[in-house]
Amino acid sequence: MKDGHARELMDLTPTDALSIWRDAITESVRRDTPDLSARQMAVLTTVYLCPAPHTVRGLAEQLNVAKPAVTRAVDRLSELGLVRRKPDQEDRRSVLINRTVKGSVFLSEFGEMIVQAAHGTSQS
Amino acid sequence: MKDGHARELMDLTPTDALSIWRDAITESVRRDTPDLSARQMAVLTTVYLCPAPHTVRGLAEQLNVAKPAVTRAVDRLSELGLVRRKPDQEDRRSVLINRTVKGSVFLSEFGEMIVQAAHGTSQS
DNA sequence: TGTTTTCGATTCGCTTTCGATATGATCATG
DNA sequence: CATGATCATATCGAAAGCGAATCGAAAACA
Repeated sequence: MKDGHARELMDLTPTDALSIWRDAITESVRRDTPDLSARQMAVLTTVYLCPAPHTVRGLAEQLNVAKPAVTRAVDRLSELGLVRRKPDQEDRRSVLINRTVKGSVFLSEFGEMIVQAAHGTSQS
Repeated sequence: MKDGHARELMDLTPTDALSIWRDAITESVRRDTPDLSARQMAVLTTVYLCPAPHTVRGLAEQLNVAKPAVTRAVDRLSELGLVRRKPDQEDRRSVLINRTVKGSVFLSEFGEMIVQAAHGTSQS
C-alpha cells in the first residue's frame, strides 16, 4: 500500500485476492511441489482443517463430487504421504482419512507461501 | 474476529491463510468448475495478471516447468475457452497467449470466492 | 545467401486419470 | 439369518498427462 496505512483483511478486493492467489500458486509450481488438482487440494485441506473423522463418503458429500473421485484423490495423496488411510474399527466398511507429519509440513509451508504472497501484494 | 477489531492483512497467519484457501478452493470444487491443476491455474492467472505478451517459452521459464507442460496447459485452457492462442504477427514463430471474456469472468468469480472466504474466516 | 539458432507445436510410448458402473465386504433391519 | 442398504474400491474403455525427441517455420547471424 502506498499510503502506509494497514490494509484490512475485510477490504480485500477480488483483484487483490487473485493476485495473492497467483503469487502463492506460482511459487508453489516453481518449487516443483506436487502438481495437485483443485479437488486434491480441497480434500487435503479439508482433512487438515475440518474436524475428524473424515471418510470417503463424507468428503464426497462435502465437496459435491463422486466417491470414486475422492478415492482417487486419497490414492494420490497417500502415495505422496500427505494423508494416511486407517480402517475404522467401529464400522469396518469405512476407512478414515488421517493426517500425517509430512502433510502437516506440506500445508504449513503452503500457508507460509500464501502469507508471503499477501505481504508482497499489500505491502506498505 | 471476536473482539471486533479489524484484522489487518499483514497480520494474516499461515493457519488463517490456509483456512481461506480451503474455503475458496472447496467452494470452487463444489460449484463443479473445471478441475484445474496447480500448473494450469498458475498459467491462467499469470496470463491475466502479468503484463502481456505471454509466450509458451516465457511462461515455461517463469513457472520453471517444461515447455510441453505449458503447451498442454494452454491446450486445456483453450478448450475451456479461458485463454486463446494468437499468432504473433511480428515474430510468426511465436504464439501469444491472450485473455478471453470467458476467462475474465472465470477469474473474476474466482477472486470473489476468495474474498468471500476471507470474510468468512476473519469476520468480526 | 547459407548456416545456425530459436521458436512453438507435434509426435512417440507409456503412464495416469477420468466418469460410470460393478463388486465385495459389512452393517442394519425385519 | 436373510435381505437390502451402505461402505470403499475394482474395473472398464476413453481421455489426458508425462518427458524426450523431433518437426517445420522463421529469425538471426555470418
